[in-house]
Amino acid sequence: MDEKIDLKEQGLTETTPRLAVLKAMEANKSCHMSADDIYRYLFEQDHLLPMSTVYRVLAQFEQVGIVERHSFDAERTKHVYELNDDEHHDHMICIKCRSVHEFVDSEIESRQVVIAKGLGFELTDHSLNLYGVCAECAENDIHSRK
Amino acid sequence: MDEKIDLKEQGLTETTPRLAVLKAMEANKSCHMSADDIYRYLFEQDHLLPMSTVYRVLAQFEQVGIVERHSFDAERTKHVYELNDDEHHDHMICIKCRSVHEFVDSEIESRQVVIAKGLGFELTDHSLNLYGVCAECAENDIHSRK
DNA sequence: ATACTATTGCGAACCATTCGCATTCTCATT
DNA sequence: AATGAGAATGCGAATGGTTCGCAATAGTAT
Repeated sequence: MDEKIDLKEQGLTETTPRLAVLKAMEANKSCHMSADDIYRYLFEQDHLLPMSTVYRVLAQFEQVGIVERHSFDAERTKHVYELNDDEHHDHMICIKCRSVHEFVDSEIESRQVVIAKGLGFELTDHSLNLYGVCAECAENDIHSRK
Repeated sequence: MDEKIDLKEQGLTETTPRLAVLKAMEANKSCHMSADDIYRYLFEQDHLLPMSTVYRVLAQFEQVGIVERHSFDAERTKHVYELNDDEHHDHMICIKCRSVHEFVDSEIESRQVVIAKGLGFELTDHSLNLYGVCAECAENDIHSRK
């Protein structure tokens, strides 16, 4: 269980929109939410914020490191956000249900450094996304067949 | 040296726009070009095509597998295209000059399969992008300092 | 050459995201 | 608790990359 995130500690004043977005993301910790997901969630909770504010707050959160932004989808150009848990991890995305699983692999991590060095680069960042069909979707798929 | 790409073999009729885009990409084989790069290149060569046609042709090429589309940049949401050389590879992108280097690492490749399996996924695809500062930019950086 | 279909060119539409600006909050200070 | 100054919001309009609709045109088989 993580400690609560304190906006003030991050140098952000505590405002209704910021707290609302934070709550939305904490309530959906396991999900990687798009701005739109957050917008709709808040709407359902009767905490409707304008879309532009959702984006603005997310940008602020990203800047101070509260959230991380990803773009998983090559097709849809839509970003998703996740609360930053301070431990780096990579993502495995189900191409059917869009669910996202996180993982870390030290072997791959260290190999990347070696590769970068070999190419004469100083590695600053990386993103590794695996795409596939999750167990559940594979299961459903079988059952929906004749 | 690769064999020339034959549009007809791919089931595409040979039209002026398609040949132009193909030539543009072949002339810049080492680059990962955006639609806009191609547009501008063709403009300079006096083979100007409307932007929409560039996109359309690229989409057609992608469908038949002549090109691959990537989105490297988390920030700018701009896609880049490369001629498909049939060998899978990953990318190392310089965050200063945006140059792209390709690499393959069998160790990482095989590790990915293991990881996916461990998560109960059937791996269908992946993208690994390393970001860093290339040797040249690091060099320039030193020299531009006092 | 002719006709039939596939493709193009053009501009308008689209979508996620960002911006400008007047209004409204927060918070430190009285 | 009231005040004032700066920060943050709400609104709608703008942006930028990309796609679409449709009439005009080019490619291909006859």
